[in-house]
Amino acid sequence: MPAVLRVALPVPLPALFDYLPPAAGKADVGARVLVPFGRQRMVGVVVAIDAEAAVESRRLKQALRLLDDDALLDPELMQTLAWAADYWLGAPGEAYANALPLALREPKPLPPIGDEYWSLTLAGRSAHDAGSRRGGSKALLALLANGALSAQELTERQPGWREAARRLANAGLLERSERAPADRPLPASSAPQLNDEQQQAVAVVGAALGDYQPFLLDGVTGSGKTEVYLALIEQVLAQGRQALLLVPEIGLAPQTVRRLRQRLGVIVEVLHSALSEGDRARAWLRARAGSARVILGTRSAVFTPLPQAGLIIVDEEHDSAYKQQDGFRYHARDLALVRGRALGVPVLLGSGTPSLESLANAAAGRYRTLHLRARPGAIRPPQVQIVDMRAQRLQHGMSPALLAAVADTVARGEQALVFRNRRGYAPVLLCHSCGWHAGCPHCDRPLTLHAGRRQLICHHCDHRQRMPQVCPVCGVGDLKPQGHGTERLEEALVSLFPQVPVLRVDRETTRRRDAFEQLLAQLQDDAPAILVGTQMLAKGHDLPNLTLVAIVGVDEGLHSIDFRAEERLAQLVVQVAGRAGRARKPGRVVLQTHQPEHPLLRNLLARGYAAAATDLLDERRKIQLPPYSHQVLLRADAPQRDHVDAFLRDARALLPELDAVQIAGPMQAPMPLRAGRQRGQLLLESTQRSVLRGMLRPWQHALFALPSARRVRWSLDVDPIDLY
DNA sequence: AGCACGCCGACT
DNA sequence: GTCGGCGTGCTC
Repeated sequence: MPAVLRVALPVPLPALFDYLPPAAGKADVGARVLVPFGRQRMVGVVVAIDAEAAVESRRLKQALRLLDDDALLDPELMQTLAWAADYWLGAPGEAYANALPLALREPKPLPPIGDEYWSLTLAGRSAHDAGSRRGGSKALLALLANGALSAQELTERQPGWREAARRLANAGLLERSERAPADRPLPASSAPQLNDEQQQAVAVVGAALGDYQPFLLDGVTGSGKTEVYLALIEQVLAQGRQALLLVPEIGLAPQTVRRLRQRLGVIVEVLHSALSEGDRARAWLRARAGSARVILGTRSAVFTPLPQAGLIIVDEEHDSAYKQQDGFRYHARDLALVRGRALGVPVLLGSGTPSLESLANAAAGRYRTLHLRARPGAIRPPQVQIVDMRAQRLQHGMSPALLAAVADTVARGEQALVFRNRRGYAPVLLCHSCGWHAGCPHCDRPLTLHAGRRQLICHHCDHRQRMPQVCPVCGVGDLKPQGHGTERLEEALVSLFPQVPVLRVDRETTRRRDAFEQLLAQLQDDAPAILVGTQMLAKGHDLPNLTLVAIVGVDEGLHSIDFRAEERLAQLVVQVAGRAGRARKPGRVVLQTHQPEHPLLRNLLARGYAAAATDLLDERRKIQLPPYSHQVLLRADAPQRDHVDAFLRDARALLPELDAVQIAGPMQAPMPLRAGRQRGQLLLESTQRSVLRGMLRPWQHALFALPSARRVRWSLDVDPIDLY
């Protein structure tokens, strides 16, 4: 019986490829094989073993080599990946490519998964005793003088140690060794006393361990969600099971890891994109072996194998970072729920500002909701004040009331956060003589002035040019920056409060790794300071002396064409505002806007996020938008507009006319020109998910066959979360 | 996605 | 006379 291997390969084609089994070894489903593909060789995953091939047998090639004697991917993960590829219309191979760390997609034996240890050689000891070397190398020698340390311990004690280790190892002063994964208990600190609501939440989820059940843990910033996570992870560990904790971004990973480790007394495996590929592969394999008990990671960590799964937690579940925005467009939060069901474990979605999708699921009884209302450390919730910017004499874009609040705060020795959702100095550079403004040559959008670099930068395609001295059109030197970005606010605050340190936190000032932490480390808990920055400031460290949050204009979010803009604005305002007054000092929030009577803002500030979200959900229901309808977006872009239009017209013509499915477009994308490419889209909407889903695969296949498709770049996005 | 094949412009 | 531009087609 000539069996055929059905193999998923990392190519963006919605197909599996069939091969004859390799000469040696028995390939199981879930094992990797090296196969010839065109003129190349590729590592693929055996998805099925069938009696017959889907193509004529003379076209079949033989797999070159079996890479795994046992399945690398267990049945649950295989099934979940197949489901994910199907749901998000991905190529099967791309789902596997996302799941496997890069190092495991090479035709090499699996790396050892023991703990990596480093120790001094004899020469290294002499070097340490002699006090030779300097900087990081000297520090590393000193750290290891008392004995070998694991890579994880080194990362915690001396971030960035690897470079020094490489130098010292090359000089023969250090050596690396491999030891069996440590299961020795580390010292664990004791849990703080939980309040009633926290205890209640822990009890309810704890009682559900062992079965699939989604929970929405609805708790404002500072309400102690993390302690609930920790208490539950402790229970899971006590049962000998694994816990997976997803976070939207890894910006503050070292702190989180340290906190988890110190509290739980176990190694915390970290999985995120900034990790070296070797480390990622090791962490993934240790999870697969069951030796990793607690796994903390970003989006792609949702693909971690969990043979002894006990609990999956998705922190800040509303965060859009969970949705992959290119290639295989999966949503890690949704996939976490699918995995929870397959694994038979509870899934805990935590957020102070839950997504409308999750709130609708909770309202429909699909999720159980747990509330944390109390802010244990704070005396009372922050007091919120709306400042009407109209008819005010603004100073550098800031109203007198806002500046007075900052002045009061720093005068009391406390810290203020000035939030502005725009990087750079000014969003527009305008000629006062002729009206010209600097625009991006590739995007049809204004260029942002970055005064410190004397550059104009496009925030959409990263085009950069020197800041002109005079207007390139009329030649008069009357160029005026319009509007205020964080850089300009920083300049203004420095001149207005010369005696107070002003720290700017945005992508520009935190480019280097650890820069964010280093910036925040400059803050002293008992000294005044002013922080200026973008959304990056919405999360992260507790800043106990931060008592004022001043939000400088969020009006852009109030009239966007994206129907999710208001939801996101509400989440952002609540998250940023939540940074005020987390310790024993009461907090204060000043929000300045041109639309003080806008219903969303009024609602949000008078009645809170939950009430505002309920109203937004009512609106969505009335006009049948997600989560009360389902969307699929076909995007296309090309250098020429008519290629985009022709493709989208053809694509639309392929669709059957159904009453249950509304088709909008072809239309221009909200940003019609980006990075020199014309963009367009076609939106499919339906209240009946099954009807919509039923037409997608055939449509996708027809799109691949369309001649006009070859002149554009196109992609399908199931449940798109932004329409850009 | 790669990678080849295949016809048309500016160089040794 | 070639090197190489990216259109077109294919990969079990």
